[in-house]
Amino acid sequence: MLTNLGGRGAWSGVAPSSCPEVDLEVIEEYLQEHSLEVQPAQTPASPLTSMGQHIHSHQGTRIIENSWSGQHAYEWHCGPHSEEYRQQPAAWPSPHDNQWGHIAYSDEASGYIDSDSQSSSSQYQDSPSPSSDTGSRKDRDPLPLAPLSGKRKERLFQFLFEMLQTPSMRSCIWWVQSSSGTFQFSSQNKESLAQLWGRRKGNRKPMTYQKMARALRNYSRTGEIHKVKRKLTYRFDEKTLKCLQGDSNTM
DNA sequence: TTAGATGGGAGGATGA
DNA sequence: CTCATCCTCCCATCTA
Repeated sequence: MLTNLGGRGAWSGVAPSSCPEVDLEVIEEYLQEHSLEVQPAQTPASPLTSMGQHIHSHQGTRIIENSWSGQHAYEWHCGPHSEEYRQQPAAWPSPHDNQWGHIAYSDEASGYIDSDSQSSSSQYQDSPSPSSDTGSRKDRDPLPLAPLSGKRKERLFQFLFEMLQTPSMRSCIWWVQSSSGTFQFSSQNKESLAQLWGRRKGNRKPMTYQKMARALRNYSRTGEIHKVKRKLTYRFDEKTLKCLQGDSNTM
């Protein structure tokens, strides 16, 4: 079902070496352009202008509308209640549509696979087959992934997933093993990513990786994300991953 | 020594 | 207004 996550192969343990630093300026520029969209009303100004909106996928299959934080970006849902949300249009960016415009960064072209990954992946036999024990907890799910029924704000793990699908963010965060939902932050750019998250949330004070990681750790209580015994590495719960994938792919 | 991990706990923002 | 959720923020401590 997922073409995006698995597409990159198994292990990519280190940041793409070609891109040591984040293009924060570009990101900020992007965020500024889209900060308006976080507002409840769909900003009437320039409905079809820049990159975030109405992107026609290169694959020719999908049309993403306002993939970042438009009308539906906060309506991610998962779990037993998801029926209510089936009718939601796609709110998540396809991994292939390049919403960052000028930061063109072809998923296929770059095709980076990190070599270092194996070197330090001692305990990483964890789960090449993420569906080994989960395939069937679908009726009754203990995970409170989205217990609420109304619109919710975007959550951190959604944001991270989105960043993982964004080619231009690969210098900040990348899949270590996409099939199992394992991802890693760049030690260099993790703060940038955290700042991005903070801006996305509209925090007054700048977000730091420390604080973001604290929130990430809270996810291990709810079972949405687990810490992996490796620096800066976390893993989406299988259920969470499926929901995220389903939400971004299947609509 | 340092970077990162861990966890406690108070508190804020928001939605139901 | 109350309550629950989801962080945010700060801190101390541990570990590789």
